[in-house]
Amino acid sequence: MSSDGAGHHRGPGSGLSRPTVSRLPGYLRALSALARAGTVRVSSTDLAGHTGVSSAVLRRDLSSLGQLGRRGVGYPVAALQQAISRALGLVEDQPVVLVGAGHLGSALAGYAGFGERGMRLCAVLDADPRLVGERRGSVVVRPLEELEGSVAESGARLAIMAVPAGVAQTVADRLVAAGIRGLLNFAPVDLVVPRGVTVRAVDLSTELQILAFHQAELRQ
Amino acid sequence: MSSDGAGHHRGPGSGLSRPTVSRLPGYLRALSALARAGTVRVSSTDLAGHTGVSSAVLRRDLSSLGQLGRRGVGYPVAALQQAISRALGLVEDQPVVLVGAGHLGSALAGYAGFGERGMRLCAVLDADPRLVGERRGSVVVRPLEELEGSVAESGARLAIMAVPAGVAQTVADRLVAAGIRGLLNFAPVDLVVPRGVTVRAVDLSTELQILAFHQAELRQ
DNA sequence: TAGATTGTTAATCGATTAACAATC
DNA sequence: TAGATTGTTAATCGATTAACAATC
Repeated sequence: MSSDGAGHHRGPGSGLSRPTVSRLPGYLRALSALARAGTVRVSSTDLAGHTGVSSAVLRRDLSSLGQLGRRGVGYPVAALQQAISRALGLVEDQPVVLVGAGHLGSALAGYAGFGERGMRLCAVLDADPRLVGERRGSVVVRPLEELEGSVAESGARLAIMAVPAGVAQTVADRLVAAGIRGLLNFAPVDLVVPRGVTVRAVDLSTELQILAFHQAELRQ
Repeated sequence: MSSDGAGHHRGPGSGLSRPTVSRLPGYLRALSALARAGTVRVSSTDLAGHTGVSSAVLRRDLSSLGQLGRRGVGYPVAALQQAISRALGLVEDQPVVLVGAGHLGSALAGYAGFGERGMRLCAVLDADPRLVGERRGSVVVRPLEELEGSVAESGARLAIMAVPAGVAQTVADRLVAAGIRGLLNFAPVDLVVPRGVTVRAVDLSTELQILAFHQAELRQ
Protein backbone atom coordinates (compact mmCIF):
# COMPACT_ATOMS: atom_id res chain seq x y z
CA MET A 1 0.00 0.00 0.00
CA SER A 2 1.06 3.54 -0.61
CA SER A 3 -0.53 5.76 1.97
CA ASP A 4 -0.13 9.47 1.86
CA GLY A 5 0.31 10.86 5.32
CA ALA A 6 0.14 14.53 4.44
CA GLY A 7 -1.09 16.42 1.44
CA HIS A 8 -4.83 15.97 1.55
CA HIS A 9 -5.15 18.99 -0.70
CA ARG A 10 -3.26 20.35 -3.66
CA GLY A 11 -0.16 22.34 -3.02
CA PRO A 12 -0.65 26.04 -3.51
CA GLY A 13 2.03 26.79 -6.06
CA SER A 14 2.05 23.49 -7.89
CA GLY A 15 -1.39 22.90 -9.36
CA LEU A 16 -0.65 19.20 -9.78
CA SER A 17 -3.28 16.70 -8.70
CA ARG A 18 -2.26 13.71 -6.63
CA PRO A 19 -2.93 11.19 -9.43
CA THR A 20 -0.84 13.32 -11.78
CA VAL A 21 2.10 13.37 -9.37
CA SER A 22 1.92 9.62 -8.93
CA ARG A 23 2.10 9.12 -12.70
CA LEU A 24 4.98 11.50 -13.41
CA PRO A 25 7.73 9.11 -12.24
CA GLY A 26 6.45 6.53 -14.70
CA TYR A 27 6.70 9.00 -17.55
CA LEU A 28 10.21 9.86 -16.45
CA ARG A 29 11.22 6.22 -16.53
CA ALA A 30 9.80 5.70 -20.01
CA LEU A 31 11.51 8.88 -21.21
CA SER A 32 14.86 7.68 -19.87
CA ALA A 33 14.52 4.53 -21.93
CA LEU A 34 13.61 6.53 -25.03
CA ALA A 35 16.54 8.90 -24.50
CA ARG A 36 18.93 5.96 -24.14
CA ALA A 37 17.62 4.63 -27.42
CA GLY A 38 18.37 7.96 -29.07
CA THR A 39 14.78 9.09 -29.55
CA VAL A 40 14.47 12.88 -29.53
CA ARG A 41 10.74 13.35 -30.09
CA VAL A 42 7.69 11.40 -28.94
CA SER A 43 3.93 11.69 -29.38
CA SER A 44 1.43 11.37 -26.56
CA THR A 45 0.14 8.15 -28.10
CA ASP A 46 3.62 6.60 -28.17
CA LEU A 47 4.59 7.63 -24.66
CA ALA A 48 1.23 6.54 -23.30
CA GLY A 49 1.78 3.14 -24.86
CA HIS A 50 5.00 2.77 -22.89
CA THR A 51 3.44 3.68 -19.57
CA GLY A 52 0.03 2.06 -19.52
CA VAL A 53 -2.08 5.22 -19.42
CA SER A 54 -4.36 6.66 -22.10
CA SER A 55 -3.04 9.39 -24.38
CA ALA A 56 -5.74 11.72 -23.05
CA VAL A 57 -4.52 11.29 -19.47
CA LEU A 58 -0.95 11.80 -20.58
CA ARG A 59 -1.66 15.03 -22.44
CA ARG A 60 -3.72 16.33 -19.55
CA ASP A 61 -0.94 15.53 -17.08
CA LEU A 62 1.76 17.14 -19.20
CA SER A 63 -0.29 20.21 -19.97
CA SER A 64 -0.53 20.88 -16.24
CA LEU A 65 3.25 21.35 -16.28
CA GLY A 66 3.08 23.97 -19.02
CA GLN A 67 3.03 24.00 -22.80
CA LEU A 68 5.69 21.40 -23.44
CA GLY A 69 4.67 19.95 -26.78
CA ARG A 70 4.07 21.28 -30.27
CA ARG A 71 0.84 20.56 -32.08
CA GLY A 72 1.29 18.39 -35.08
CA VAL A 73 4.77 17.43 -33.91
CA GLY A 74 4.87 15.94 -30.42
CA TYR A 75 7.05 16.37 -27.32
CA PRO A 76 10.83 16.81 -27.22
CA VAL A 77 12.18 13.99 -25.04
CA ALA A 78 14.98 15.88 -23.30
CA ALA A 79 12.90 18.95 -22.48
CA LEU A 80 10.14 16.74 -21.15
CA GLN A 81 12.56 14.94 -18.84
CA GLN A 82 13.78 18.25 -17.48
CA ALA A 83 10.29 19.66 -17.01
CA ILE A 84 9.06 16.59 -15.13
CA SER A 85 12.18 16.44 -12.97
CA ARG A 86 11.76 20.08 -12.08
CA ALA A 87 8.07 19.58 -11.27
CA LEU A 88 8.98 16.73 -8.92
CA GLY A 89 11.55 18.87 -7.15
CA LEU A 90 14.51 16.92 -8.50
CA VAL A 91 16.47 19.85 -9.89
CA GLU A 92 19.52 19.06 -7.83
CA ASP A 93 20.70 15.91 -6.09
CA GLN A 94 18.48 15.05 -3.16
CA PRO A 95 20.44 13.49 -0.31
CA VAL A 96 18.68 10.46 1.15
CA VAL A 97 19.41 8.63 4.41
CA LEU A 98 18.75 4.90 4.71
CA VAL A 99 18.16 3.24 8.07
CA GLY A 100 18.63 -0.54 8.10
CA ALA A 101 21.42 -2.49 6.41
CA GLY A 102 19.86 -5.95 6.46
CA HIS A 103 18.79 -7.80 3.33
CA LEU A 104 16.18 -5.22 2.40
CA GLY A 105 18.39 -2.24 3.19
CA SER A 106 21.22 -3.79 1.18
CA ALA A 107 18.96 -4.30 -1.80
CA LEU A 108 17.76 -0.71 -1.62
CA ALA A 109 21.29 0.67 -1.22
CA GLY A 110 22.43 -1.26 -4.26
CA TYR A 111 19.62 0.00 -6.40
CA ALA A 112 21.18 1.47 -9.51
CA GLY A 113 18.34 3.80 -10.52
CA PHE A 114 19.17 5.86 -7.46
CA GLY A 115 21.61 8.38 -8.84
CA GLU A 116 20.04 8.39 -12.28
CA ARG A 117 16.95 10.11 -10.97
CA GLY A 118 18.18 12.98 -8.88
CA MET A 119 18.76 11.07 -5.66
CA ARG A 120 21.97 10.46 -3.77
CA LEU A 121 22.38 7.93 -0.97
CA CYS A 122 24.37 9.84 1.64
CA ALA A 123 24.31 7.54 4.66
CA VAL A 124 23.34 4.03 5.76
CA LEU A 125 22.79 3.33 9.45
CA ASP A 126 22.26 0.12 11.42
CA ALA A 127 21.93 -0.90 15.05
CA ASP A 128 23.85 -4.14 14.54
CA PRO A 129 27.56 -3.55 15.30
CA ARG A 130 28.52 -6.48 13.04
CA LEU A 131 27.20 -4.56 10.01
CA VAL A 132 28.87 -1.26 10.93
CA GLY A 133 31.83 -0.62 8.67
CA GLU A 134 30.58 -2.76 5.79
CA ARG A 135 29.96 -1.24 2.37
CA ARG A 136 26.40 -0.72 1.14
CA GLY A 137 26.14 0.84 -2.28
CA SER A 138 28.61 3.69 -2.31
CA VAL A 139 28.76 4.30 1.44
CA VAL A 140 29.89 2.61 4.64
CA VAL A 141 27.40 1.53 7.31
CA ARG A 142 27.46 3.72 10.40
CA PRO A 143 26.09 2.96 13.90
CA LEU A 144 22.51 3.98 14.60
CA GLU A 145 23.72 6.46 17.21
CA GLU A 146 25.00 8.64 14.38
CA LEU A 147 21.51 9.04 12.90
CA GLU A 148 21.05 12.64 14.01
CA GLY A 149 24.56 13.57 12.94
CA SER A 150 24.14 11.96 9.53
CA VAL A 151 20.95 13.86 8.83
CA ALA A 152 22.45 17.13 10.01
CA GLU A 153 25.70 16.95 8.06
CA SER A 154 24.03 15.85 4.81
CA GLY A 155 21.05 18.18 5.09
CA ALA A 156 18.83 15.27 4.02
CA ARG A 157 15.09 15.80 4.01
CA LEU A 158 14.19 12.31 2.80
CA ALA A 159 14.77 8.97 4.53
CA ILE A 160 14.13 5.31 3.82
CA MET A 161 13.32 2.95 6.67
CA ALA A 162 14.15 -0.74 6.26
CA VAL A 163 14.00 -1.68 9.93
CA PRO A 164 12.05 -4.25 11.99
CA ALA A 165 8.45 -3.32 12.79
CA GLY A 166 9.21 -3.15 16.50
CA VAL A 167 11.58 -0.21 16.24
CA ALA A 168 10.02 1.59 13.28
CA GLN A 169 8.09 4.23 15.23
CA THR A 170 11.11 5.07 17.40
CA VAL A 171 13.36 5.44 14.36
CA ALA A 172 10.73 7.57 12.63
CA ASP A 173 10.50 9.86 15.65
CA ARG A 174 14.26 10.36 15.68
CA LEU A 175 14.40 11.01 11.93
CA VAL A 176 11.63 13.59 12.11
CA ALA A 177 13.24 15.28 15.10
CA ALA A 178 16.49 15.43 13.15
CA GLY A 179 14.82 17.28 10.28
CA ILE A 180 13.52 14.59 7.89
CA ARG A 181 10.33 15.67 6.08
CA GLY A 182 9.60 12.66 3.88
CA LEU A 183 9.69 9.00 4.97
CA LEU A 184 9.57 5.89 2.82
CA ASN A 185 8.61 3.10 5.20
CA PHE A 186 9.06 -0.59 4.44
CA ALA A 187 8.09 -1.81 7.92
CA PRO A 188 4.54 -3.17 8.24
CA VAL A 189 3.48 -0.49 10.72
CA ASP A 190 1.32 2.61 10.40
CA LEU A 191 3.66 5.38 11.46
CA VAL A 192 2.40 8.39 13.37
CA VAL A 193 4.12 11.60 12.30
CA PRO A 194 3.48 15.32 12.83
CA ARG A 195 1.71 17.40 10.22
CA GLY A 196 4.10 18.55 7.54
CA VAL A 197 5.83 15.18 7.32
CA THR A 198 4.86 12.86 4.49
CA VAL A 199 4.93 9.10 4.86
CA ARG A 200 4.73 6.62 2.04
CA ALA A 201 4.44 2.98 2.98
CA VAL A 202 5.41 -0.10 1.00
CA ASP A 203 4.15 -3.31 2.53
CA LEU A 204 4.55 -6.72 0.96
CA SER A 205 1.46 -8.32 2.41
CA THR A 206 -0.71 -5.35 1.50
CA GLU A 207 0.39 -5.62 -2.11
CA LEU A 208 -0.12 -9.37 -2.16
CA GLN A 209 -3.58 -9.07 -0.67
CA ILE A 210 -4.68 -6.58 -3.31
CA LEU A 211 -3.30 -8.92 -5.92
CA ALA A 212 -5.14 -11.85 -4.37
CA PHE A 213 -8.38 -9.92 -4.62
CA HIS A 214 -7.99 -9.29 -8.34
CA GLN A 215 -7.02 -12.86 -8.96
CA ALA A 216 -9.97 -14.22 -6.97
CA GLU A 217 -12.30 -11.85 -8.78
CA LEU A 218 -11.25 -13.20 -12.16
CA ARG A 219 -11.98 -16.78 -11.11
CA GLN A 220 -15.65 -16.12 -10.50
CA MET B 1 4.15 3.23 -7.50
CA SER B 2 1.39 0.70 -7.54
CA SER B 3 0.04 0.37 -11.02
CA ASP B 4 -2.91 -1.78 -11.74
CA GLY B 5 -2.55 -3.66 -14.97
CA ALA B 6 -6.02 -5.11 -15.17
CA GLY B 7 -9.29 -4.34 -13.46
CA HIS B 8 -10.32 -1.07 -15.01
CA HIS B 9 -13.87 -1.76 -13.88
CA ARG B 10 -15.47 -3.23 -10.81
CA GLY B 11 -15.71 -6.96 -10.61
CA PRO B 12 -19.18 -8.24 -11.23
CA GLY B 13 -19.79 -10.23 -8.07
CA SER B 14 -17.77 -8.13 -5.67
CA GLY B 15 -19.17 -4.62 -5.64
CA LEU B 16 -15.97 -3.32 -4.07
CA SER B 17 -14.46 -0.14 -5.46
CA ARG B 18 -10.74 -0.03 -6.16
CA PRO B 19 -10.01 2.47 -3.37
CA THR B 20 -11.92 0.24 -0.96
CA VAL B 21 -9.91 -2.83 -1.92
CA SER B 22 -6.66 -0.94 -1.46
CA ARG B 23 -7.68 0.08 2.06
CA LEU B 24 -8.87 -3.32 3.27
CA PRO B 25 -5.36 -4.72 3.91
CA GLY B 26 -4.68 -1.76 6.20
CA TYR B 27 -7.78 -2.50 8.22
CA LEU B 28 -6.73 -6.13 8.44
CA ARG B 29 -3.34 -5.15 9.80
CA ALA B 30 -4.83 -2.86 12.43
CA LEU B 31 -7.33 -5.56 13.41
CA SER B 32 -4.52 -8.09 13.85
CA ALA B 33 -2.83 -5.74 16.29
CA LEU B 34 -6.10 -5.22 18.18
CA ALA B 35 -6.76 -8.97 18.31
CA ARG B 36 -3.25 -9.59 19.66
CA ALA B 37 -3.95 -7.02 22.37
CA GLY B 38 -7.10 -8.91 23.33
CA THR B 39 -9.60 -6.35 22.02
CA VAL B 40 -12.88 -7.97 20.97
CA ARG B 41 -14.89 -4.95 19.85
CA VAL B 42 -13.96 -1.73 18.08
CA SER B 43 -15.81 1.38 16.89
CA SER B 44 -15.37 2.92 13.47
CA THR B 45 -13.78 5.97 15.09
CA ASP B 46 -11.19 3.86 16.93
CA LEU B 47 -10.28 1.68 13.99
CA ALA B 48 -10.10 4.68 11.67
CA GLY B 49 -7.67 6.30 14.09
CA HIS B 50 -5.35 3.29 13.75
CA THR B 51 -5.39 3.33 9.96
CA GLY B 52 -5.29 6.98 8.96
CA VAL B 53 -8.68 7.15 7.25
CA SER B 54 -11.81 8.99 8.36
CA SER B 55 -14.49 7.11 10.23
CA ALA B 56 -16.93 7.88 7.41
CA VAL B 57 -14.69 6.19 4.84
CA LEU B 58 -14.20 3.24 7.13
CA ARG B 59 -17.92 2.70 7.70
CA ARG B 60 -18.62 3.06 4.02
CA ASP B 61 -15.93 0.53 3.13
CA LEU B 62 -17.10 -1.99 5.72
CA SER B 63 -20.75 -1.61 4.82
CA SER B 64 -19.90 -2.65 1.27
CA LEU B 65 -18.89 -6.05 2.72
CA GLY B 66 -22.25 -6.51 4.45
CA GLN B 67 -23.79 -5.56 7.77
CA LEU B 68 -20.86 -6.35 10.01
CA GLY B 69 -21.37 -3.96 12.92
CA ARG B 70 -24.11 -3.28 15.43
CA ARG B 71 -25.46 0.22 15.89
CA GLY B 72 -24.69 1.66 19.27
CA VAL B 73 -22.09 -1.07 19.84
CA GLY B 74 -19.41 -1.25 17.16
CA TYR B 75 -17.72 -4.03 15.20
CA PRO B 76 -16.61 -7.45 16.52
CA VAL B 77 -12.86 -7.70 15.81
CA ALA B 78 -12.69 -11.40 14.97
CA ALA B 79 -15.72 -11.39 12.65
CA LEU B 80 -14.38 -8.32 10.90
CA GLN B 81 -11.03 -10.00 10.26
CA GLN B 82 -12.81 -13.00 8.76
CA ALA B 83 -15.11 -10.90 6.59
CA ILE B 84 -12.25 -8.81 5.18
CA SER B 85 -10.09 -11.86 4.56
CA ARG B 86 -12.93 -13.52 2.72
CA ALA B 87 -13.60 -10.41 0.66
CA LEU B 88 -9.93 -10.33 -0.37
CA GLY B 89 -10.03 -13.96 -1.40
CA LEU B 90 -7.82 -15.15 1.45
CA VAL B 91 -10.08 -17.88 2.73
CA GLU B 92 -7.46 -20.54 2.29
CA ASP B 93 -3.68 -20.42 2.04
CA GLN B 94 -2.61 -18.85 -1.23
CA PRO B 95 0.58 -20.43 -2.57
CA VAL B 96 3.05 -17.80 -3.81
CA VAL B 97 6.15 -18.30 -5.96
CA LEU B 98 9.14 -15.99 -5.56
CA VAL B 99 11.66 -15.48 -8.37
CA GLY B 100 14.98 -13.99 -7.28
CA ALA B 101 16.99 -14.95 -4.19
CA GLY B 102 19.30 -11.95 -4.00
CA HIS B 103 19.17 -9.37 -1.24
CA LEU B 104 15.66 -8.25 -2.09
CA GLY B 105 14.34 -11.76 -2.62
CA SER B 106 15.89 -12.86 0.66
CA ALA B 107 14.26 -9.99 2.50
CA LEU B 108 10.89 -10.82 0.98
CA ALA B 109 11.23 -14.54 1.71
CA GLY B 110 12.05 -13.79 5.33
CA TYR B 111 9.07 -11.56 5.77
CA ALA B 112 7.17 -12.83 8.81
CA GLY B 113 3.76 -11.37 7.98
CA PHE B 114 3.58 -13.82 5.10
CA GLY B 115 1.85 -16.78 6.67
CA GLU B 116 -0.13 -14.62 9.08
CA ARG B 117 -2.20 -13.23 6.27
CA GLY B 118 -3.30 -16.20 4.22
CA MET B 119 -0.19 -16.50 2.06
CA ARG B 120 2.29 -19.35 1.84
CA LEU B 121 5.68 -19.12 0.15
CA CYS B 122 5.88 -22.36 -1.82
CA ALA B 123 9.02 -21.91 -3.94
CA VAL B 124 12.02 -19.64 -4.43
CA LEU B 125 13.89 -19.71 -7.74
CA ASP B 126 17.15 -18.15 -8.90
CA ALA B 127 19.32 -18.25 -12.00
CA ASP B 128 22.56 -18.12 -9.99
CA PRO B 129 23.79 -21.70 -9.32
CA ARG B 130 25.67 -20.49 -6.23
CA LEU B 131 22.36 -19.62 -4.54
CA VAL B 132 20.60 -22.85 -5.49
CA GLY B 133 20.27 -25.10 -2.46
CA GLU B 134 20.44 -22.31 0.10
CA ARG B 135 17.57 -21.72 2.51
CA ARG B 136 15.29 -18.70 2.03
CA GLY B 137 12.52 -18.42 4.55
CA SER B 138 11.04 -21.89 4.89
CA VAL B 139 12.11 -23.23 1.50
CA VAL B 140 15.25 -24.11 -0.47
CA VAL B 141 16.27 -22.14 -3.56
CA ARG B 142 15.71 -24.03 -6.82
CA PRO B 143 17.23 -23.37 -10.25
CA LEU B 144 15.31 -21.06 -12.57
CA GLU B 145 14.76 -23.94 -14.98
CA GLU B 146 12.29 -25.39 -12.50
CA LEU B 147 10.04 -22.32 -12.70
CA GLU B 148 7.31 -24.00 -14.74
CA GLY B 149 7.44 -27.13 -12.60
CA SER B 150 7.25 -25.14 -9.38
CA VAL B 151 4.16 -23.26 -10.51
CA ALA B 152 2.48 -26.41 -11.75
CA GLU B 153 3.09 -28.55 -8.68
CA SER B 154 2.06 -25.83 -6.22
CA GLY B 155 -0.90 -24.58 -8.22
CA ALA B 156 0.26 -21.02 -7.46
CA ARG B 157 -1.63 -18.15 -9.08
CA LEU B 158 0.46 -15.38 -7.53
CA ALA B 159 4.17 -14.65 -8.01
CA ILE B 160 6.69 -12.12 -6.74
CA MET B 161 9.51 -10.96 -9.03
CA ALA B 162 12.72 -9.71 -7.42
CA VAL B 163 14.93 -10.01 -10.48
CA PRO B 164 17.15 -7.61 -12.46
CA ALA B 165 15.34 -5.27 -14.84
CA GLY B 166 16.98 -6.90 -17.87
CA VAL B 167 15.32 -10.27 -17.40
CA ALA B 168 12.04 -9.12 -15.85
CA GLN B 169 9.92 -9.32 -18.98
CA THR B 170 11.23 -12.78 -19.88
CA VAL B 171 10.55 -14.09 -16.39
CA ALA B 172 7.07 -12.53 -16.45
CA ASP B 173 6.30 -14.23 -19.76
CA ARG B 174 7.32 -17.60 -18.39
CA LEU B 175 5.32 -17.14 -15.19
CA VAL B 176 2.19 -16.16 -17.10
CA ALA B 177 2.61 -19.08 -19.49
CA ALA B 178 2.92 -21.37 -16.48
CA GLY B 179 -0.42 -20.20 -15.08
CA ILE B 180 0.36 -17.20 -12.85
CA ARG B 181 -2.47 -14.63 -12.81
CA GLY B 182 -1.13 -11.99 -10.42
CA LEU B 183 2.40 -10.52 -10.46
CA LEU B 184 4.07 -8.36 -7.84
CA ASN B 185 7.00 -6.77 -9.66
CA PHE B 186 9.94 -5.12 -7.91
CA ALA B 187 11.99 -4.53 -11.07
CA PRO B 188 11.90 -0.97 -12.45
CA VAL B 189 10.27 -2.02 -15.72
CA ASP B 190 6.74 -1.68 -17.06
CA LEU B 191 5.74 -5.26 -17.73
CA VAL B 192 3.53 -6.18 -20.65
CA VAL B 193 1.07 -8.95 -19.80
CA PRO B 194 -2.04 -10.38 -21.43
CA ARG B 195 -5.51 -9.33 -20.34
CA GLY B 196 -6.63 -11.22 -17.28
CA VAL B 197 -3.26 -10.96 -15.59
CA THR B 198 -2.84 -8.30 -12.90
CA VAL B 199 0.48 -6.57 -12.29
CA ARG B 200 1.34 -4.49 -9.29
CA ALA B 201 4.65 -2.68 -9.35
CA VAL B 202 6.78 -1.48 -6.46
CA ASP B 203 9.58 0.81 -7.55
CA LEU B 204 11.95 2.53 -5.16
CA SER B 205 12.71 5.56 -7.28
CA THR B 206 9.04 6.12 -8.09
CA GLU B 207 8.23 6.22 -4.40
CA LEU B 208 11.14 8.50 -3.66
CA GLN B 209 10.17 10.88 -6.43
CA ILE B 210 6.62 11.21 -5.15
CA LEU B 211 8.06 11.85 -1.71
CA ALA B 212 10.42 14.46 -3.12
CA PHE B 213 7.50 16.27 -4.67
CA HIS B 214 5.62 16.55 -1.39
CA GLN B 215 8.72 17.65 0.42
CA ALA B 216 9.54 20.29 -2.20
CA GLU B 217 5.96 21.50 -2.12
CA LEU B 218 6.14 22.11 1.62
CA ARG B 219 9.26 24.25 1.25
CA GLN B 220 7.58 26.82 -0.95
C1' DT C 1 -35.11 5.78 28.56
C1' DA C 2 -30.69 7.95 27.21
C1' DG C 3 -26.44 7.57 25.03
C1' DA C 4 -23.76 5.61 21.49
C1' DT C 5 -22.74 4.13 16.99
C1' DT C 6 -23.82 2.08 12.65
C1' DG C 7 -25.52 2.15 7.75
C1' DT C 8 -27.09 5.16 4.29
C1' DT C 9 -28.46 9.28 2.10
C1' DA C 10 -27.71 13.54 -0.50
C1' DA C 11 -24.35 16.99 -1.76
C1' DT C 12 -19.79 18.08 -2.95
C1' DC C 13 -15.75 17.37 -4.95
C1' DG C 14 -12.39 15.69 -8.18
C1' DA C 15 -10.73 12.72 -11.98
C1' DT C 16 -11.38 10.65 -16.40
C1' DT C 17 -13.02 10.45 -20.92
C1' DA C 18 -14.06 11.73 -25.58
C1' DA C 19 -14.13 15.04 -28.80
C1' DC C 20 -12.37 18.88 -31.31
C1' DA C 21 -10.61 23.48 -32.28
C1' DA C 22 -6.09 25.37 -32.51
C1' DT C 23 -1.76 24.90 -34.42
C1' DC C 24 2.40 23.03 -36.30
C1' DT D 1 -2.50 22.85 -48.51
C1' DA D 2 -3.10 18.38 -46.06
C1' DG D 3 -2.02 15.56 -42.35
C1' DA D 4 -0.78 15.13 -37.66
C1' DT D 5 -0.97 16.11 -32.92
C1' DT D 6 -1.40 19.07 -29.03
C1' DG D 7 -4.03 21.64 -25.38
C1' DT D 8 -8.55 22.28 -23.69
C1' DT D 9 -13.36 21.93 -23.33
C1' DA D 10 -17.71 19.83 -21.76
C1' DA D 11 -19.84 15.63 -20.17
C1' DT D 12 -19.50 11.57 -17.55
C1' DC D 13 -18.20 9.02 -13.96
C1' DG D 14 -16.84 7.83 -9.36
C1' DA D 15 -15.24 8.83 -4.62
C1' DT D 16 -15.50 11.47 -0.46
C1' DT D 17 -17.75 14.06 2.89
C1' DA D 18 -21.08 15.45 6.29
C1' DA D 19 -25.16 14.66 8.31
C1' DC D 20 -28.70 11.90 10.30
C1' DA D 21 -32.26 8.39 10.76
C1' DA D 22 -32.25 3.74 12.33
C1' DT D 23 -31.00 0.82 15.87
C1' DC D 24 -28.61 -1.28 19.66
